[in-house]
Amino acid sequence: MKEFRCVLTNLEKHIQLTPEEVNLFISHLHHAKLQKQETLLEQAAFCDAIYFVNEGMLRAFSLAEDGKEHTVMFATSDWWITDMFAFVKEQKSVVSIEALVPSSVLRLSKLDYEELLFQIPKLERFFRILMQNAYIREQRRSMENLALPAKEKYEIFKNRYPEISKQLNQKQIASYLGITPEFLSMIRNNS
Amino acid sequence: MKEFRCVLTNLEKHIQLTPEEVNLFISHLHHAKLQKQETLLEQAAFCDAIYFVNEGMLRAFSLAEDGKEHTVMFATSDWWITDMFAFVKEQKSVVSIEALVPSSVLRLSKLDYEELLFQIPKLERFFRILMQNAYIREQRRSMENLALPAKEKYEIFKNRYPEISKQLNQKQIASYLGITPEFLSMIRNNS
DNA sequence: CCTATTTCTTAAACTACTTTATTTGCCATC
DNA sequence: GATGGCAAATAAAGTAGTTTAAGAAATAGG
Repeated sequence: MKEFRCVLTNLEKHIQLTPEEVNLFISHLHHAKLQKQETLLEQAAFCDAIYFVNEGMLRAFSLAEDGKEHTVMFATSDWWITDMFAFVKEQKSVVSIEALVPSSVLRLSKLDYEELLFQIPKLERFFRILMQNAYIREQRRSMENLALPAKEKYEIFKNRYPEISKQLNQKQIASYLGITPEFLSMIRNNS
Repeated sequence: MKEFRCVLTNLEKHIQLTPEEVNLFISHLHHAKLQKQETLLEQAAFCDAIYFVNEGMLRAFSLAEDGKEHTVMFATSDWWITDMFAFVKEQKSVVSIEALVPSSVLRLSKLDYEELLFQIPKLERFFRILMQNAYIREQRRSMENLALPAKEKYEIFKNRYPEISKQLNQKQIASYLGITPEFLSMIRNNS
């Protein structure tokens, strides 16, 4: 039961479930542990689940043809992560998701997800709010990418995700900001 | 009734409403016409509504301190538009929304939006899917911003929104791609 | 504790894109 | 048919960020 406490608190931020609904919900979750560097989802594979992070830290990134990695998102405890495009449209994933540190996640398959939405309509509200917040975050990121120079993007990132940024190395941060690790090094040492 | 046909078709893409629900829903919508260049939402004002575009074309953009405009999104017939951050969090808007051509929109106030979600729980599903698609779009845009040079971003934009891009001038497209109009001119004339 | 491997730093040459300025074309209107 | 005003084109000079390469520092593994 202990491994579900965190996800239930997460749900309770937005909706109230009855004890029966709670049981139904968690009966569809499958616990998985990941070692450092282990891959949860492989780029170009079908993505048939969404994951809740209990513990640890994950990174979603796409590997381009030129060999460059672009980090789409990081997820730490209490975050949901998947390749939303692939999950929703049942397409091949455009990202890989890997554990940056030993991690523990709860897996909710697409089938179970849809069944749960059907059986517990309140979950529509929950995921509506989740998607809404994700949209707001991504839109802000797009805007900042267009409007701001690298140094400011870096400062914002550090302030917005202090605990995450402390655990990341330079290459990982650079791949999120869209700059080279060399240039990030310059930014860091010039200020 | 004619002005509601388009939004009802939009709803029907994802949910089925009863005739009573349809009446309730449209009773909360307020029709508004906009002239070319007219502003629907002013940056730094509170944003207390979401808009469905019946006809025309709108643009959401933020004006930075250095005088530069950054276009967040365009919306044409059959799209929903607002400053989602300001709408959801009840904050001051970070964008202005203006009509690029004479336009007609349906306004749904935040209060009515929340009341409708309460009275017609099926709408949670509708907006969940709307937010989900918006999230997917923005995430893809973020990734492309990081990974691709200006020329490719331009080609993708033209292909993804052919009818929109044809109606825009160079400055408007450039402000969406995050480049200067001069550089876009170069891209266009070098190929 | 030593070595191997990865991560970070630094710097010089390079490129994509910006800035500034001038010119050209394009309609709208009197 | 001239005139004003805005959108687009062009080009030269400047800048933010990349590339490449080499060395220093940190970390991990045996």
